[in-house]
Amino acid sequence: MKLSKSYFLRDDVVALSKDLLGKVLCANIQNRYTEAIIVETEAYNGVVDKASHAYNGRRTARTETMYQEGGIAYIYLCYGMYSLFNVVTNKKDIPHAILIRGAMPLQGMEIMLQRCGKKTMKDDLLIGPGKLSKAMGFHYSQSGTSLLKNIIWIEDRGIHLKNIQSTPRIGVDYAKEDALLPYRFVGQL
DNA sequence: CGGCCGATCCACT
DNA sequence: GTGGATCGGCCGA
Repeated sequence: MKLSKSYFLRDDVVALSKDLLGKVLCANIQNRYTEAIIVETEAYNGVVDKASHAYNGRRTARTETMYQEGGIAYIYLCYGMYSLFNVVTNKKDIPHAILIRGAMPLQGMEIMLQRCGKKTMKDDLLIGPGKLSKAMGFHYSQSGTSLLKNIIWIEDRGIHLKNIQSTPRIGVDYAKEDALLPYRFVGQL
């Protein structure tokens, strides 16, 4: 049920990105439990992908996390105020990552609403990578957290999404021709 | 060290 | 549709 180490070690990050649709993202952060069904992802294909922070083999203190063995979280600060959550995949030294861009709340709605400062639940509360992290309680200081323990993990409950589409990725115009690759996946419950 | 900029979001018009 | 918020990471001097 919980995705295992071998799942994250697979080498086709694009296929894996699509496969994560319908999986359940679970988090137990500051003793508060939340769950959400993944409905939007983006693959970042390592050193050959101009949109990746690891493009051309770039290694910095921040991106070192992506070079570790798959099965951990890469969470970084974007635009000075949003923590974006990624799943690191593949073997050590192959810096593949999958950005989780959107999810549908499943458990812990009250906690999510409180974290987001909202009164009423709407379907788009966790649509958008910054919003998802805010609702789930992810923070860039947690980058490197193992997805095989009981803090942040992903479960397969046999949920299959409908109308799965692939499109170019969002917000990566700087990646020139790689910005056109169909590495974003979205589906519906 | 200084300056530029970003895998975003929301409140406005 | 558009611009501002906001600040760590990165690079060049």
